[in-house]
Amino acid sequence: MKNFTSPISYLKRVPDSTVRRLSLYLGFLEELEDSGEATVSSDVLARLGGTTSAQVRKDLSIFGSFGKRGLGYFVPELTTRLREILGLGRDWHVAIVGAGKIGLALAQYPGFREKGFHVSALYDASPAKVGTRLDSIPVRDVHRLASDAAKEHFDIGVIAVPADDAQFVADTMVAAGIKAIMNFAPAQITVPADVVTRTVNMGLEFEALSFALANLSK
Amino acid sequence: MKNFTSPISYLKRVPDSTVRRLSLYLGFLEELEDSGEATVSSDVLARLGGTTSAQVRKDLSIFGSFGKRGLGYFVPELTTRLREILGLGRDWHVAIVGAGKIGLALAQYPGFREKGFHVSALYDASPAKVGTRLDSIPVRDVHRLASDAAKEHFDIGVIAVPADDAQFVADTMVAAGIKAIMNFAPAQITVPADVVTRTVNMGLEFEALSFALANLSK
DNA sequence: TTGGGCTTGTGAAATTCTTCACAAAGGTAT
DNA sequence: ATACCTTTGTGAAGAATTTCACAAGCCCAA
Repeated sequence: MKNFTSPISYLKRVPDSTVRRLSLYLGFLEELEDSGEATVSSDVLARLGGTTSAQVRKDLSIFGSFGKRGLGYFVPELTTRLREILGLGRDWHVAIVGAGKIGLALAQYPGFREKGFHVSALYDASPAKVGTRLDSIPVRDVHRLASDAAKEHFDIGVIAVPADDAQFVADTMVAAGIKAIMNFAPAQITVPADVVTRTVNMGLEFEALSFALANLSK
Repeated sequence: MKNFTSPISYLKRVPDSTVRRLSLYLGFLEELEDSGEATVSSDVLARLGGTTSAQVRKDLSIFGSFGKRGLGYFVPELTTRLREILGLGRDWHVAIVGAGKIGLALAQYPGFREKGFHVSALYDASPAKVGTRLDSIPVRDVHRLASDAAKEHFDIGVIAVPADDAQFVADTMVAAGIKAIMNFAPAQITVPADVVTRTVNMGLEFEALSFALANLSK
């Protein structure tokens, strides 16, 4: 169940690149707020984010007009707006499957919780890990995921298992009613259309860097 | 038409999205090769990668024509070609700065080495970590990076430190002559134009997922 | 050797995303 | 109140990327 203070709806399709930039802008705005800046111009945000002021304004214009001509944007107001737009006005309950290095790193990363992503459960298939605890988060058997999900709601599932197990975990999450999956396994996963997924594949990133490096001089 | 052996040079600009897809295709080709498939069509690659056959053919056509009409692509040949294109025909020497969770996870990930990314050195600023070893890789003081780089060449630098230290580490890497940087810190870094960087920001990915989740029903 | 079934490679069209450029509007100083 | 400086919001133009659609090429069978 969603409980937004102000329900936002947009006419236009939102490019993924815009969402990523909004997320960046939000980071800068939080820094600016901490340092007591009252307003910020699209030009300053652009410089910080390595883009252009026109791009910043276009990005924001999809969602409304938040600035004052001649002045810029009020930092606290725009911060709030971006948090709303990105759905960060609330806590998300996250279930991580895979108590390996990535899973544990994520569960322990303080910035993750600060952003409202609350790791409520950690799952693994290995009997050696099941039953242990990590910072008060118990590691449970992955086969319990579906039954647990019936009792406590999970908004986001994180796949942090080897490639071969990724699709099985995805299927389990879908069966458990999870509608958003973050996949850290180096594998494509298939899910129904009403489930959103994002795959972060570090290998891919390194290969892209390799390509760039191999072609630097050309 | 076009038929070149190494060294490869292209007339067209290569979209980043194309590079990422080529990397994906390569993964599928390696699986197909293992399972003994002799040929593969653009349609099959498209299905595996969640794209269209026209997209697959366009992606490849930037670099040449590798297929046979009516037949498809020879799996071993295309695999080799993609490895060449992505610069994976050789080992890259990687220096990781930051012996925290991400740095260590990367240094220990077997798939990383298998792809030709050889972690030759690990650096950290913490006296408690400097001098320890990780799977035979010694953790050295980050201040030694520049002088080490003069002796042993590093192709890729990995930034795996907190956001506040990211720019300092980037500057150190640039001073050490490193031309490609993979940044895992949640911060923008600035480098000279002849240095390529990629930033992997997990927080950004989760916020994009949050946005998608918050807007699922709209 | 011919015909039929497949699949590539690629111009051209369509779509998506970014940049330009400027009217409109807010602020300040005089 | 006016002049001037600044910065937004946004149509329109431009650039980049994806999709369409089909001729050309390859294989196999008869």
